[in-house]
Amino acid sequence: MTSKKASASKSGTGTLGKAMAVLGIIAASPHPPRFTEILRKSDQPRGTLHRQLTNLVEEGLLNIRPDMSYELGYNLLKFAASAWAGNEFRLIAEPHLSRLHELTGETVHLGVLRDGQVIYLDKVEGTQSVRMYSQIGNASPLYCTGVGKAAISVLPQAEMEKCIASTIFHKYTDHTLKNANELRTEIEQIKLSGNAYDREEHEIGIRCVAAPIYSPNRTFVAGVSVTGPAYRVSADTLEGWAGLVRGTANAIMDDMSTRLGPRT
Amino acid sequence: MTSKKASASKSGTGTLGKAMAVLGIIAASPHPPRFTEILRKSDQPRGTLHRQLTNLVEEGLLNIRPDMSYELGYNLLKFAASAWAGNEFRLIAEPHLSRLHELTGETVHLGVLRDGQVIYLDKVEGTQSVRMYSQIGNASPLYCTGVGKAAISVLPQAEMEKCIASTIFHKYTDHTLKNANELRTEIEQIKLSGNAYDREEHEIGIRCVAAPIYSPNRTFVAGVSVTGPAYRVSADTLEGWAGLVRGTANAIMDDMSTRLGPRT
DNA sequence: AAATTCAATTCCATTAAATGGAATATCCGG
DNA sequence: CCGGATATTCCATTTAATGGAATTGAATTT
Repeated sequence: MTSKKASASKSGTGTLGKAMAVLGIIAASPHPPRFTEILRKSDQPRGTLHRQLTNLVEEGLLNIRPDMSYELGYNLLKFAASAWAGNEFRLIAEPHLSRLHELTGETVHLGVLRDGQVIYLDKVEGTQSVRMYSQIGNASPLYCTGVGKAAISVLPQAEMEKCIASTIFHKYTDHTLKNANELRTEIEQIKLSGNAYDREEHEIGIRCVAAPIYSPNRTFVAGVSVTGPAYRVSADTLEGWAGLVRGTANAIMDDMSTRLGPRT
Repeated sequence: MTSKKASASKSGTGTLGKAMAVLGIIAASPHPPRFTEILRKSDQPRGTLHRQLTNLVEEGLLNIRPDMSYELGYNLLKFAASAWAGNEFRLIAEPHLSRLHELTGETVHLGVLRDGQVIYLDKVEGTQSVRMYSQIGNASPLYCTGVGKAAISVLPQAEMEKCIASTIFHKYTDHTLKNANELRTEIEQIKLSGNAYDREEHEIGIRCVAAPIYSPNRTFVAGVSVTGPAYRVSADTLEGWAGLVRGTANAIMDDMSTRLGPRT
């Protein structure tokens, strides 16, 4: 009985939850899946799934392509543009991120913790002709990103453990942390210094230093980071920026408490 | 009977539709609304709305802020990032947009028609440190944007009329088209030349030339444009680019028919 | 501090909508 | 034109959403 309830609360509860689960399946597919393919990955019966897909298409959350494959719909972009432009936390952080970028000359990221992942909220980078939007909205793992490790370090013990326990340690590079204990050790260091580092743990040649941002009650947890290519940014340079990044995080927290009210 | 069915299909049908309607209300609010405010704008009863909000928060489509106001949630960004990165039409168009940008030196936009609006899908611009996400996902009116007018010009007659009929002509600038007849006249010219222009109709100082993109059966309709500031881009320059923009649109359509199969 | 007001939340009998197994229609390659 | 796979529709059953009313909670005033 209890096990039944526990599994039920896991995901896909209610009509909306199931619809989101379907979106998730399609988002996770490497190519636009067709009906039968989605049916296989979902645990819904034919009739049900078909109607769900029809509804999602009707709402513009999915596009159905001429070959009957499904891809995420344009209304998601529409809502996301609104979400991004209107997000108060991001708006508060924005000037601080710009300042940090000016002082360091390297790329600055802002990310929030959500469902055991980092979701990048904003990015300020140099005048590179790289494609934009490369990062915003992207969900990345906690254990191999500066923002992720910074964020997790300020979580209440119980939640931190939950995050760590549910982590699967994919080895992105030779420097990627290998298991929960390595992560726990590193988090202790982050707690002491107030800074997290990514030492080419996610991508070879990319380094970063980050600092945590959080509400007093820790229900909201985020992070800010400066990222640069290893050839241009030495480990020492990175450490030199640590205080600056912490300062940016603190300034953002100050602004939050004054603008959103201190009882967060 | 028929009227009942017609009005029912309008909006907010089914559980999912109602949820989206709530998201829409919150997206449209100039500031994060609280429960009672949303209640007033929606036509749902208290209990119903409250549970809908709770569900949306649970799915990460809404955030609830410490002062009990609601803003759009981070999962929308997550899904949108996926939608953007995976969108095949955008991927096909991408190199063509870059090329058009290189040839003109001005900002290039790609937008699709959806629910009588243009939704911008991509943007290629010069090395400006302008904010990202400034345009992508944004929904703009048809009658005063190059992409919008280009798109509407290739719609089947019936749908075009539906779009025009439901348009309200807000006067953004002195050059904004004033009514349905002016729009109809202009569309006739676009059909002949294959190019649409925005002559400071949406924003003073901004000009643009666009061309339509469409599937053979016209169920998919989009547009590509080159936009620039009036002080740098004369009306003549713009006309000089018209063929180039049409060429880009045609090249994209060619790629579409080869990559997505010709029976679109 | 008690009283008043306004907003948010919970409850639960009723109602409406989602479900899902099976039948049917449609597409595609041979 | 046929056979096999895929997508779509149907409708009795089940499950989840509904919504009016009562409760809780928080802020404001007397």
